[in-house]
Amino acid sequence: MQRKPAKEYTTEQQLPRLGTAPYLKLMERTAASETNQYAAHLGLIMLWLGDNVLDLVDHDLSSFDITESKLDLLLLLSLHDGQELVTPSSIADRLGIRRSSVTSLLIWLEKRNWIIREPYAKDGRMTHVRISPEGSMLLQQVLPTFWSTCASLVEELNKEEQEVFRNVLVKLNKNIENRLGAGR
Amino acid sequence: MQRKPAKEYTTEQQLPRLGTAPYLKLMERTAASETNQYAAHLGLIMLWLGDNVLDLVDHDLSSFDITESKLDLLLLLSLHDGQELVTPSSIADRLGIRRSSVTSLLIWLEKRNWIIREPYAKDGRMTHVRISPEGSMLLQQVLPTFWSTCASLVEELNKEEQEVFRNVLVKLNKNIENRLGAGR
DNA sequence: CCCATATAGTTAGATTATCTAATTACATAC
DNA sequence: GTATGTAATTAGATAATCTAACTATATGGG
Repeated sequence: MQRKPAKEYTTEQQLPRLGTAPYLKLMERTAASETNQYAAHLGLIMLWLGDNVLDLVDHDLSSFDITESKLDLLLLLSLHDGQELVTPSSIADRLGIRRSSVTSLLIWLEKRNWIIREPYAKDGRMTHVRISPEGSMLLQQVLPTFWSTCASLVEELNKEEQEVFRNVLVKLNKNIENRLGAGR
Repeated sequence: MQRKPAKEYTTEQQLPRLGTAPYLKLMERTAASETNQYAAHLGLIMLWLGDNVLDLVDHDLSSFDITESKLDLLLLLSLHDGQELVTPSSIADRLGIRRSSVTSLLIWLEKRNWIIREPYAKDGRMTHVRISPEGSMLLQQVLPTFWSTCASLVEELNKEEQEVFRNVLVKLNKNIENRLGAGR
């Protein structure tokens, strides 16, 4: 997940950056006739940007030895703490992954004492999962950096651009959450 | 990478969707004073959207037994074909990953006959990597779906929204590519 | 001309994040 | 009270990355 690692040695000949032009040319030749190519271009940049955003956030979090996806889970636990019964199943449902994948995440987090798993008395099949005091402390340490990274992603936009951008983002994200059937 | 897998059985009690409100409340308590919280909110949604976009694209590509990142590499090879000497090193440099990671990708692609690796005569240490006819045929098959998926990401936006969104996206992506030191 | 060092690529072995299938334990309904 | 459903875990796989070590080739200075 680490972009731009230190060079193994010094550098070599590079490939020139192509930019978007050749992608668009290829699109003209290979897109179905009913595809809106202007929209596809936009979607392509969005895909690239999303990729870069994840890389940057994980890079900024790496000094805390946590990834964006694990931070996401800790946040989930923190925000539901004392509200609802959180179980591996409900986590899996929310994150759109398998229960067994959640088990792996929980084992990892529990090893670091950031969460607590305890049997749920009212139904012996279930496990109650919650964030631990140590986990909450970790959040206190990580979140200032996390929010600052989030802000840095869009800080070069002016107030007006941010306003328009926000409306578009919210709209797109709602739509895609519906398509995927999972969301926050 | 697969979101929303078929349920293992039928469903269980779900966690309520929180929306953004509790995240913003938490941000108020935990952001550094110099962080622009409006921007951070925007960045957070962008991060979520990026995550969802990658999931959706990989989902749409899964029937072709290829992931977005491998398709990206095939596209890279296709667009540079006959132009520049493409080697594992130059690919690694471009993708911002290690040479050894590139070797793994190339082995996987070569096994399927989608690329050709051959020794480079002018420098015996190098390997010339190029897309094979079979690889090009695969692209022909996959790309219509890929472009259509890209388009579907933003198709609900009206013409005007798309116009503004595009300018913002291009700006943000340029900036983040500079920060990461890699880009297309 | 040879050797030291740099570079290209691969291999070995690890980690993270996912999956499916099988297993264990508990709950419930007929 | 047995069959079936559900919750969680385990076992084993794959993908995408990493670092470290290794092999082979290239090159520049004595």
